[in-house]
Amino acid sequence: MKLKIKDVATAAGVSPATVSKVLTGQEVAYAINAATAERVRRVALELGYVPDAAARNLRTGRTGQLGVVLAATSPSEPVGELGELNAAAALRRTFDGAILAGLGEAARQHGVPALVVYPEGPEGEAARFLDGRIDGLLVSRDPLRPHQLLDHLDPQRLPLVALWTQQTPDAVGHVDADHRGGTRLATEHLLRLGHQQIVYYGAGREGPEHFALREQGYQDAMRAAGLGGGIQRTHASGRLVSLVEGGCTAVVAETDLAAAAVARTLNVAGLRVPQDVSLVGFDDMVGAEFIAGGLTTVYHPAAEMAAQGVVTLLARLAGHPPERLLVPTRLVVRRSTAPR
Amino acid sequence: MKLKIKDVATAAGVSPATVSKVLTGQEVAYAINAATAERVRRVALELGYVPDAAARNLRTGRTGQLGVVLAATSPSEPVGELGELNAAAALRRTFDGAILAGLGEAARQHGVPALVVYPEGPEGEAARFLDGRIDGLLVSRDPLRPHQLLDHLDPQRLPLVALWTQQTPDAVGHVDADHRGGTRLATEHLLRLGHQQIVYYGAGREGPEHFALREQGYQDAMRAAGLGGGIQRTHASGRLVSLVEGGCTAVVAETDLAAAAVARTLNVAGLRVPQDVSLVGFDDMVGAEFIAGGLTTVYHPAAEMAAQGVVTLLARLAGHPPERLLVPTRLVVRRSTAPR
DNA sequence: CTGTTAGCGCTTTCAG
DNA sequence: CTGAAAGCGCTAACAG
Repeated sequence: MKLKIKDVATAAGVSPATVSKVLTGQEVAYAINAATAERVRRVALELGYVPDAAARNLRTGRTGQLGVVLAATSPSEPVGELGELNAAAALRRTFDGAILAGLGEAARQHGVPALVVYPEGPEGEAARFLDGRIDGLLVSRDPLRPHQLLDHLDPQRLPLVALWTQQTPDAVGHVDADHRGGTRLATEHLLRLGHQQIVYYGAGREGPEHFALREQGYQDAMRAAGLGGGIQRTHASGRLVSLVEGGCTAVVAETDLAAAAVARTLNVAGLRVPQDVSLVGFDDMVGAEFIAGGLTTVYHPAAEMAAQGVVTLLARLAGHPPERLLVPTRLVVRRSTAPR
Repeated sequence: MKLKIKDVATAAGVSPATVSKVLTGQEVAYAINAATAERVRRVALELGYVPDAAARNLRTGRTGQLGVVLAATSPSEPVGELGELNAAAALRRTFDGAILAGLGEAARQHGVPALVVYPEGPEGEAARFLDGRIDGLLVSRDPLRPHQLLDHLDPQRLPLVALWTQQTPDAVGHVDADHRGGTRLATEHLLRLGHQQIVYYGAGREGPEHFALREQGYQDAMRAAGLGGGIQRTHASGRLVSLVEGGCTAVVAETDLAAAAVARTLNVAGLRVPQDVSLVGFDDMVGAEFIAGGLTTVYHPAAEMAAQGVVTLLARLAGHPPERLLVPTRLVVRRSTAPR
């Protein structure tokens, strides 16, 4: 049967309490005798003793586990529908994968036993199920649609850190990628290449939080270059083509997927990337290498962001005030941009 | 403070034992009085009582949680290196994301409270940390490299189901995509289009398990079509070009990434897809739409596979014998294949 | 420095 | 059909 702390105690000739003290390795007022501690550790290792998590959790009131709520990917949004361009859902899974990779790795490095993952579901459900299972929660919201999970959780009872958003209540920290800085980088790159008439392709302010930020980054760069008057945005292919015919030589797209659409539109209109138009995307999604012969884009640091999320949450658990962090992006230059 | 079962009991005018019986909703020899049960449920809901997971786990010896070990994505393999084609790591994360999405959704549907995720680490580490935290474990191995985690776990003590492999010990069930059937579908599609000289591009039998299976599927289709003598494989670009010049009109690539490499090679040699050569990939990765103008490929059902993994593991927990399942793939026809 | 004791919150016999 | 009592395995006070 499974070993109990008492078995180890007997084998080592000490009391269960001593074993506990040695194994938890905590700071005690009066330390444990080094020889005793060593003996206990050796015996525990030899016997292969592993403390029972449930008992420990019950006693201490903590679990040493962190929770993550991932944005739901509903089954009604299949990935890779026959012949159809619906990479958006797949893309979200890519980010989920990167986020999990980042979270998991960081958790391990920081000695957190495990991550409890819960897919977003009916409001409050996650809160109820996770209650008592975790010490703190990371909420990875889907930037493409709002959700109210944060409203259903009490940050006083359960320390919270939100990922992938910059809009959180005071008691909730957050970690997001620096979307605004990213498009700024992209636009500056085009400016450096001599482009002046640069159009932003995207939903912009009318879109979700991140898209609004991305457009602002473009505007920041344009204004800083004294081209504030030339700020243009469209999400209509027809308009884009006429803008290019009217002298625009570069496009900043709000996502790689949008960039792919732009590339296709330009191609149909007989315009070549990058000879006629330079094109920059955002996300550096899997497959960006294949868009427009190799898309220059902004790397979205999902894994890094997630790792920061763990750090931030652990700091929160240690009593530090909520932090608000932006993880820097970086430009990935490929072949879709060229000097004017 | 947090509510205890006793508080509910007092409020409902019954004993804690009764509350427990009602709330766990188990089959008891003599049922609970319907009115009492109803009253207890109502009170519990009104008060917002949630049973303490740790206490319950300790008492029952089960946790209601399933674990998942994900293949490690080491930090030394950054995604999206500057300008470099290293989509492989990113691709794995895509699959991780799909797997998590599938697992999470299935777990929720089956009423499993949560998934505990642990990244693959030093041997035995996962086993030690997960001990006592979960009722069963899904091991998602990285098909690209062997690992010994399965050897460090005792399927008798912890029910195990492996994902993404078809080679597991007797006591361990597994769920994998039908790689062999997938390339068979792809090859049959080319045969139907009139192609006869079809070459397989990949590492094949010399590669990992899945790649060997994929090549076999190609061979199956060729043999079934009476073209067993024309079976050809290469992983060398130069050789591929000369094969095409020698009359080969179609290529089955072992992955979408490989297909992208093929497309590039053919392009450089002045050959067009699909006019000169038809090309089929495997995985339907994010971005496959952009390879060779829209890659015809085999959809890799990662999410479906993961969902099956949960079902299989739950069956295992219910006492059923280990299952071995293959989840069917399906062909996604785009624009990289054409009649001969 | 080490051992004894009590009890975390729940479920489950076993009596009533 | 319901309640009383015991105890899951561990840790934290408090004695020694």
